[in-house]
This record gives sequence, C-alpha cells and structure tokens, in this order.
Amino acid sequence: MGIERDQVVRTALRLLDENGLEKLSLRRLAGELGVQAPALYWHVPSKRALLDHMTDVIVAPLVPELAGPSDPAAWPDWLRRTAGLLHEALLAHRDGGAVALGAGLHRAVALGAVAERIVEVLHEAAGLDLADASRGAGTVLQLVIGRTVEEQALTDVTPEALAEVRSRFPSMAAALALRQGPDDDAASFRFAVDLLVEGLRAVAPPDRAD
Amino acid sequence: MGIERDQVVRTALRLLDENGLEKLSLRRLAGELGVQAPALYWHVPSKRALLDHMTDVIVAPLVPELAGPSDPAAWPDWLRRTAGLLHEALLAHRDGGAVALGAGLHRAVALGAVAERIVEVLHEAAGLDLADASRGAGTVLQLVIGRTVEEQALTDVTPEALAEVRSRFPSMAAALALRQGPDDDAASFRFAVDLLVEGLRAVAPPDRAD
DNA sequence: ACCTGAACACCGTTCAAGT
DNA sequence: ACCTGAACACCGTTCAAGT
Repeated sequence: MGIERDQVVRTALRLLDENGLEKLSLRRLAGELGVQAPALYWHVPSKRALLDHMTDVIVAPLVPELAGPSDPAAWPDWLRRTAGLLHEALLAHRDGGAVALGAGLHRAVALGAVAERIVEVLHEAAGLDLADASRGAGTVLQLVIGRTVEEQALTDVTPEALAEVRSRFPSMAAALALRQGPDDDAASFRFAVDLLVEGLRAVAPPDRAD
Repeated sequence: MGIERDQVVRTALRLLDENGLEKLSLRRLAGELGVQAPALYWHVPSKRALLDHMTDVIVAPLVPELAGPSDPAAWPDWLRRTAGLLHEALLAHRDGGAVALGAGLHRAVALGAVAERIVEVLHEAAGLDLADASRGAGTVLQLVIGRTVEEQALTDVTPEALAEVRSRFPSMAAALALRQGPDDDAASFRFAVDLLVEGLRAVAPPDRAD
C-alpha cells in the first residue's frame, strides 16, 4: 500500500509552512514521505501541478463562505469581505501568496470557484457585462494575491537597500516614515481593495439604491 | 581589458529577448560574454541584482516622459498614460514583466523614479495624503507589472486546462467566449487601469474642477 | 499499480588561486 | 582589477526496470 496524492499535497503544505517555498523541492518532499523523488510523478504530473493542488487546499476554507450578498445592492461589502477572506487564507500559510501566484484554476478548483463567484456577483448584482465582470474578477484576484506575495516576501529587503531608496526618492522616504507600525500591511491591503471596489462602483451602472 | 557591467546587462537583455527568462542562466550569459560563470560575480553581486539592472534598462524609456500633468486636475489622464507607457516598456522585452516583478527599486532606479513621480502626483495633484499616495502608487505598479506577467505568460495555458475551466465554471466560460480576439489584452489592461484610476478619484478629496 | 536506480541536463554561488 | 578552476549543494524530469 503506497502513498496517496492527498497525502503528498498535505505533506508538501507542512514542509512549506516549516521551511518556505524556496526550500520545497520534490526531493525533500519525497524524503519526507519515505520514497524516491521520481515516485512523486506517479501522483502528480509536475511541480506546478503540486503547487496548484496546494493552492486548492489553501483556498478551500473560502468555499463555504462564497454565498453571494443577501441584498444585491450590498455587493461592495460582499466583495471587500471575500477579498479579505482570500487574503487571510493565503496568509495562513508561509509563502501562500507565491504558491497561488500563477496557479491553474483547473487544478486549484477552490480558487476557480472564488473567481467564478466574483464574476457572477459583478455581473448579476453590480450589473457589469460578463466580459467586464470577468476582467474585474481577474483584477481582484491578481491584486489580492500580488499584495500577499509582497507582504510575505518583505523579509528580504535589506536595510541598506531601503536606505538607498530613501536617499534617492524623498517623497517615498516621507511616505515610508508615515507608514511605520505593524498595522500598515493591513491598512495598505484595505486601501488597495477599496480602490478597486470604488473603481468597480464607478464603472457599474447606477443602482436604484443609490 | 575585461567586460563591463553595462555590457553584462545588455547582453543579458539580448539573451532574454532571444530565449526568455527561464533560459537565462549565469552560465549561458557568461558563455555569451566569453568568460566563466564566476567572473560575473565581479560585476554583479547576484542574479537578482542582474535582473534589477535589466529592469532599470527596460524601464529607462519612461524617465524622459515623467513630467507631471501640466494641469493638476488632469492627473487621471496623466496616470493612465504613465501606466500605459510602463506597460509598453515591459511588453517591449520578452518576459519583461517577470523580470520587473520583485525588482529592488534601489537598483531598478528608473522604476523607482516612476514610483516616486506617481507618489508626487497622487499627493500634490490628486490631494491624497502621502501614505495613501504611496499605497496608491504601489498598487498601480503592482497591477501594471502583474497584468504584464500574465499577458506574457499565457502561452503555456494548455487547451485541456482551458476546457476544464470552461466546463467547471459556466460564467467564466461565457465571459471567455466574449473575450476572444487579439484586442482583449489591451482592453483588459485599460479596464484594470481605469478601475484603479476611478477608485483613486473616488478616494481623493473633491477638486474645484469637478 | 506503484516505486526504484540511474541518469540527463542543468542551476546559483563560493573561494582559493592565477595574471 | 579581473578572471579561472574546481567544487558545493543542489534542482526538475525522464525512463527502463523492478515488484
């Protein structure tokens, strides 16, 4: 009796949390499972596929939360909440953003379900045509995942690099001084999501509730 | 008389255009320059630094175009134009988006200058406080670079993967059908930038010109 | 059905030594 | 100042062969 794909994916997720994405190799993963690296290719066709399935597990907690807004006019709040939930799910795993970046939605089905739901809500509740609804949904996912990647990566910004940026670019230096403190990541995430939601409100057809 | 850093960076850019980012290794680059791989470490401290300098060259065409809007009230048009110019500059090199993704602004100085200018315009012309101006600028860069990465990467989406997405997610399937055609990338880019610009207008203090 | 052994074709980086 | 030789410590992936 050998290993199963689900076990492979969950072990990979544990190694990710312990050592980060750049230490997650198929050889290490195989070692952890007590097999040789090529054995993994029976369970998974490539490393990218493994990362896609890991993304599926990472984003799975969102799926029960995807019911649309009870009141269609409340779609902006629903979208903010959904973006926040995705952000949290990605932050819950070390390098979760980087794993999800570029994931194929055919394998990261939970992420696909999030995308699908956002398209529906932007189409049906916000009143965008389907093409723009899907563009909007893509932009939301890209922004949430992209911001999470930066948040989880900024360990490796050296103080010297920061000092150089500061000395070259005075407005950014002043801005960085204002953005000290542990809540800045959360505030910046909220700000970015708000920009998008307000932008979507601006391009959406006017609602009777306005 | 040996090689110079500028020569290293420009040769790297040529190899990038010819073979793409995943084939750009320090060994190949060294071979192209007629030296051994470790020789590159005299000119550049790491591969990431090389990519940062490549980003600097890629984004350099923007620098002469960075004068702010003549009329402060015209900042939304200025921002759309600047985003478009950055997009074009990144598209001008194979995998240009991926190279710029995560570049350090202390070495990719031209990209730093773009960021700095956007912060200034959002602060002085749009009237955002400095913290939000820098958050807004960061969001713009992230969106432009992120969309360019996706645009330049979508060669490797297999038809089978697409078919699976289509069969699982009906709204996305319908949306994809509407988004056929060669202009969709440009339209989607414009849509995403518009979302952000409209969002910024919404959070900016009202202007006398409104 | 599930895995191993052995190999292919590579990586980025370090560092003593050479000129 | 600029580069080589040799090595360290790895990678993802393929494929014939084994059980």
